[in-house]
Amino acid sequence: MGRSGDLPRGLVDRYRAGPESWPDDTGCTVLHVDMDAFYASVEIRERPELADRPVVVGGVGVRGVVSSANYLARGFGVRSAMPTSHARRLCPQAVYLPPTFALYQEVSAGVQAVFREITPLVEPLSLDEAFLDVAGALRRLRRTPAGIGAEIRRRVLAEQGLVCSVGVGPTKFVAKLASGLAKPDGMLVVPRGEITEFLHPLPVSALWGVGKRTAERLFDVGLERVADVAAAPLPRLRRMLGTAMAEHLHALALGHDPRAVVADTAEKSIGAEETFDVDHFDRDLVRRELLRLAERTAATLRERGLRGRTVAIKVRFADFTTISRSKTLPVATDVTQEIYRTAAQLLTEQTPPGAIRLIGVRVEQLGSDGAEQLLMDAPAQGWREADQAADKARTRFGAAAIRPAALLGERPNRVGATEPRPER
DNA sequence: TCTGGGGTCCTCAATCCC
DNA sequence: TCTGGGGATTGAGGACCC
Repeated sequence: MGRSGDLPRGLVDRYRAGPESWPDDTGCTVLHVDMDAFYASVEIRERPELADRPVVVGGVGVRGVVSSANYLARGFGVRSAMPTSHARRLCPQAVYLPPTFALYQEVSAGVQAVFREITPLVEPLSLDEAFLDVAGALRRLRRTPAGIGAEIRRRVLAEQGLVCSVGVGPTKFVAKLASGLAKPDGMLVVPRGEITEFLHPLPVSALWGVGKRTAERLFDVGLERVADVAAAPLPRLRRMLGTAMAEHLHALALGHDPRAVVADTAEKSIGAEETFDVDHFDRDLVRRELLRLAERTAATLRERGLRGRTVAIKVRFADFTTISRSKTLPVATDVTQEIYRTAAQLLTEQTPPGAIRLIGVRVEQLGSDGAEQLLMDAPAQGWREADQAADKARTRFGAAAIRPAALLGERPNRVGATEPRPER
């Protein structure tokens, strides 16, 4: 929590929906649905004997962090993004589990299927949350937006055995804040006419786009609440934060948020990165890891029928300073060798020496793989056919079936958890 | 306390081209 | 031929989100 957590309790209760009654929801056609402690809840659903124990899901390696904690674990002060080592000190009796993403993806698909039976206008933000625009569904379902929200909560519990919270509001920003304040296991409805009353007492950190740094800068000049940002002159905010950020925050603080719910947004980049258990000076070892990451990234691109023109690497050194280097290719690619070659060149030629903690590869400027086939030069086409054969073998015989010769040796130690995490 | 991984968006500077 | 301005593109870095 923290972002909106210090709103006075009475103010939140004013907007809370009861089982059969709620505030005026006329025109509140945006719903934000957020699963409660998603990863931990899914693990407990699979193993009911864990139901009355603190459960923490996250990286279990020496540099792992917490991805998700159930409310029992949160009672001991465990929070997501906290190093697992810290969580273990706060709550040694908890059950610590590494994440099982394939399972979460499967459950997430089931939950989203429920949403899509309500409306086709579903915009997933991550595995555990989504916006729904229910304007077109009201008449068909003969319900008001909050009625639909209550129905979604009932169905997700009945069909998936999971608890979610719902925010109902006239805009995305308000709906998102409302679901956060509704947790756990609740629903909040913010009437169209009460947007600013709802927003203005909140701390500036509640504004979408204000993290630690920006909150500090706003605090330093006496802007502590959303109301302060709303009242601040726009030119002053522009000088402080830059044009785009200033206008965005000022609009949100005034309750303006014209962003529509958009289904099917295209991905802009795909990548993979890994933190070593210990820092490495050995560039050959780092290059081998780079090959593994290039392989993973290229496989994801091919799986999704995408290619990208820009290859970028990210290097985090032992002191946590992080640099990125990138190169744009003449023709978009999804070929492992080409991505690796470019990434390795960036590492060799443009990265200063030092102990490396994390290495990552990312491919940007994505497009579908249809058009460029003919433009590809012959060697790339050969590698591409080899990749496709390897993809097929992996599908039949498992991920370890095929790997580049350079990767047949031992793997460097790496941190346990890998992927996105919900609930923050 | 000591900080993962996968992303998006913005800013600023350099460069290229018209 | 020289020069300047403006737009597009590229690259680096930072902040933020879940």
